[in-house]
Amino acid sequence: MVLTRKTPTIQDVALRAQVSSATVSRVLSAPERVSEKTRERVNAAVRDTGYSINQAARSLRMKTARTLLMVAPNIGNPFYSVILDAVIDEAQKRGYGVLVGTNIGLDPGRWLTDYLLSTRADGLLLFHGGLDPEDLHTFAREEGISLPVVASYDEPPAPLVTSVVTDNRAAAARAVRYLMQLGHTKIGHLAGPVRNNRPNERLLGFEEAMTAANLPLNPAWILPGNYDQPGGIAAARAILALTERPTAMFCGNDESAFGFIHGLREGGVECPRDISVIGFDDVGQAEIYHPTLTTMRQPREDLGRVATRRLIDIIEKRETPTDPVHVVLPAELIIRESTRALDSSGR
Amino acid sequence: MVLTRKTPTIQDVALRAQVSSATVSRVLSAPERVSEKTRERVNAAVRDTGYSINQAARSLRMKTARTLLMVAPNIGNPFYSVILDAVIDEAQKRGYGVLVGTNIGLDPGRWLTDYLLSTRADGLLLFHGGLDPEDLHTFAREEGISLPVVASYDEPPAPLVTSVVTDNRAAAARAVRYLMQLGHTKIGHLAGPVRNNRPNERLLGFEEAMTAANLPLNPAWILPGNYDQPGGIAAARAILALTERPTAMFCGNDESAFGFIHGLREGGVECPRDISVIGFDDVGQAEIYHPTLTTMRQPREDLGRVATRRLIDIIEKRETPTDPVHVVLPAELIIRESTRALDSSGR
DNA sequence: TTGTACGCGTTATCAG
DNA sequence: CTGATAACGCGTACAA
Repeated sequence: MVLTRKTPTIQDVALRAQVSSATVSRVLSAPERVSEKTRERVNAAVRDTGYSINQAARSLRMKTARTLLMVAPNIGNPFYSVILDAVIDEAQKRGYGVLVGTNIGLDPGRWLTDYLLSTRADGLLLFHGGLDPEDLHTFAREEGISLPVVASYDEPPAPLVTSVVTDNRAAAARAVRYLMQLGHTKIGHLAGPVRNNRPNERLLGFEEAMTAANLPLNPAWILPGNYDQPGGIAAARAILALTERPTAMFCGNDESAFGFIHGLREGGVECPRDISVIGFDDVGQAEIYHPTLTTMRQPREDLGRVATRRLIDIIEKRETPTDPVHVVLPAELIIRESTRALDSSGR
Repeated sequence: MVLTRKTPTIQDVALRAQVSSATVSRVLSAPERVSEKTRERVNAAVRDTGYSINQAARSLRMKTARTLLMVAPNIGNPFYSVILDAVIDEAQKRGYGVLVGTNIGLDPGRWLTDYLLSTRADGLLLFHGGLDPEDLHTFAREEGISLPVVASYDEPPAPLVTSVVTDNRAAAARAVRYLMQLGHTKIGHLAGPVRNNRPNERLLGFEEAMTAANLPLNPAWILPGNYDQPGGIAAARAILALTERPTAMFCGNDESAFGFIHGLREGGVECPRDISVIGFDDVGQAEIYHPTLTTMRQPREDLGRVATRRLIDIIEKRETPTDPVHVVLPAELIIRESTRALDSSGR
């Protein structure tokens, strides 16, 4: 741009208001420490000059960026995007910006360095199950640096890291029990990915509920998935190839459930007529899919908001990161069309 | 955190490598200007100290943040989240971070100030149709500041602003012509929102195609929408209340098409049996919805990548913002189940 | 090829 | 209540 004018600094404002730059700074950050008269003069000068604070200078001086880094495996998944929306909104309310990163599970040290240690972000919102927060913590400890982080995903929370999660295991068990209530005994599970070498919590909940009800776990009905549509379709094909099929399926999340139902339909098997399906998350599509999807609703917006608030509290030392808090939010069973009661004939 | 150690600076590295801080700086930004021997010594020192650059100091000095601001109306919409994914990836490749903002259409001046003028972001990726880029430009001009911005959405591109868009009007007309090819003449449209007082391009394309084919525009079949599911459901109810209904509907985007189909079904009207529906975007769900959705595919990932590249080019002065480029990407007709040919009886 | 020294725009400390 | 001044950590003339 041609007529680029030097953007006004705090000095320019000070000059115009006939005060020192220190006073301007005070008006901006602690107005009560300045007399009413000068305060007004300064504010007028701010308006006149069109002054706006230089974040870089401020960050350099304060050693804080007023920015959060959110990391999620795949923003393209509607599950995360709603969370991101909430995070942005909540962060903005407290004067923080939100930087977003994906696919950075490869070299944690490197991007952690790039963002957190470089005064680009003050804290980390970890929605990425592929990254072990404990590792991060040990890494940070070795480096001797502070690392405010809040984790939120479906693995069991690492004890050392503040976390905000839904009780995945309990919710999964609840989903399975609902299928049982409908009379199903031949129940399968489309599992999510295994991360950090820890068992998937929803799978554990599934097994727990089945065992508690003395129902057999048929290995052929427990299929690996990746929380995505293709995984659901593949699982459907596997089920279609079986001579003995489950009458109900608990899918690890909604995306995979949609894929699963679609895959079944391609093979002439209808949901819920032939197989009942229950999902997990309650994304927007669940309500208008055909059939509408029975699912365990995760309070996604709350997840995002609470995690953001806690992280900012940690950053601003309102909360001590050495004594991590683990917030558990409840999931809710949402009954729709994709599940039906087994009639007496066992069909 | 307790044992917080001072993070190493360029000085610490210099000390250890027995060179001056200037040399370290050079090794980092222009390695070829340093002799091989010292370069190696410095690199070793960087590793040893665990040094990482302080972005704040760098930004202050360079007057650049190496950060992009992406603004979209609603990240929760899967359409945008895929774009965001591409933007992040592309930006990262060129060493830029991505800050995300939403709901900031309220006071453009204010947040523009907060982000762009405060060295938080170097440029603006505008996916928000509710914001007029021309206004932004005039605002920036009045302020006498440079404002690198690339716009991308479904309104006609503002001449002064570099833009990357799909040819919405042509694509809309193509969609409508496809319905005609199937024998439909009673065609309705579920429109998107009107923004910046400019007519919606997809609506124009619809009207264009209808007029060109000498087909009547029935006002009762042209319904207002908002590119979302509830709008689609409401439109379906309106159509259901009619005695004479269209045999085909062109929906402004996929989200609203899903809602529309769902709403019809609730009223006992089936797609495509009773009404054919074509959408716009080709979001992930389109492929597994029931019925799978015929739609105009927008190259979302390309949209994000190209826009990002152009913006960075502008920022780095490889491209002049005073002579804006308008990139138009083609949309592709994806034929699936939600549209069917009208049989001879006219049903 | 390398070193010295200054300034980017803030905030915090210390006097007054 | 206000002003002078010293950092914060980096890049870059300019000099050697």
